[in-house]
Amino acid sequence: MKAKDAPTLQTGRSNKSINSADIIADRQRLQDRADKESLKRILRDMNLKVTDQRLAILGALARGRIHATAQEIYDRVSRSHADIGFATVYRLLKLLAANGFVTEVRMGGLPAKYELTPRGHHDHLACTNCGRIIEFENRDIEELQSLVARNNGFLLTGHVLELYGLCPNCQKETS
Amino acid sequence: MKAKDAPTLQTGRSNKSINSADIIADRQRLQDRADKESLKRILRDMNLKVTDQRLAILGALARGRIHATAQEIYDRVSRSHADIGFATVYRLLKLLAANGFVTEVRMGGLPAKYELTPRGHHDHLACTNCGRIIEFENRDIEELQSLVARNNGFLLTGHVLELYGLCPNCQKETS
DNA sequence: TTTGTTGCAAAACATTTGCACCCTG
DNA sequence: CAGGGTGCAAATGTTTTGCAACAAA
Repeated sequence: MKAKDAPTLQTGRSNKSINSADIIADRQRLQDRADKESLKRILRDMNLKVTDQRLAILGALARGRIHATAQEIYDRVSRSHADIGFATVYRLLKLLAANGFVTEVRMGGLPAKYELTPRGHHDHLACTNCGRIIEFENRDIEELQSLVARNNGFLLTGHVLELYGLCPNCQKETS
Repeated sequence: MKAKDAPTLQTGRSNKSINSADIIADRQRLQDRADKESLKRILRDMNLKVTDQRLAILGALARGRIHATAQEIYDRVSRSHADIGFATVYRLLKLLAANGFVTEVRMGGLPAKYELTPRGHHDHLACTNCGRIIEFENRDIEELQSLVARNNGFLLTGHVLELYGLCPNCQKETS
């Protein structure tokens, strides 16, 4: 009782330039250009069969917005695979998450968001007034986080760090 | 592929050494009395009417385990208010969260957990397998966050920091 | 009285699963 | 051909809501 092609809002705003790094080849390739071969390799690396649906889902993940909900991914994939099922999207997403290719993030609100597991953790600094988002990376913070996890016996697998505040422009406006 | 019943453990690391049961009882009594007044105050501060149900819910939050799910709070409150509905619990929880008296912590697909917003700010370290949550506070991280914001000209007003990983127990399980 | 609250049940949602059929390897 | 993969629908589990009865201010 679902499956409407509700138009997605599509807020592609981030113009992030990816600086080169040669960490994990598969992920890198997936993020840079989502050519079919790379996508297939990812599936094979996970011992999964290659199907059109999976390629489509991976493709959507690769070129979609940074954080997409399962619904958004489904909508996007529906355009090329009208008869794809919601379950298929969820199932693959789960598998990808289990294998570390995507990270499942649940912030505040409900629907889980998925993002390609970032090579280096990048976090967000967001303006609560205009919505502007700045990405940043701070190695010191990362290290402290690892330390906290380790001190508690945890094996750290991910994190969410979002800073909220007023950007320079909005600070002026507000005064 | 469901995770089994996650036995949501308590926060680790609490070694409050309390001596005799009498002292505990006394303190509890004092605390309860004090609580009732502050609980009412909390409601009034939010311009909400004071009802038995709300006091009970707040009380459960105040004395219950650090992180309680709505269901747990409901169960607890049910003991003194057999006919309370969980809609009431959810409604108050939502109001409290909106006003910052309570913080909603969501992890994985697990039900949201609530805690009275603590005086001293702290962040969360959560196990992605069993849902166990550990609170921590790290002044160095806080400072670095301020620094990042300042460097970008932002006026920092808040943040979310959640670390995800596997707790010691679940690490064993998984191997 | 005038609103704000409550319980109940139904509704909304997000996500998962059972099952028969289909396709990759 | 075997076993994984898929769509569909139904099932879950959590949180929200409509509504009439009710209670606090």
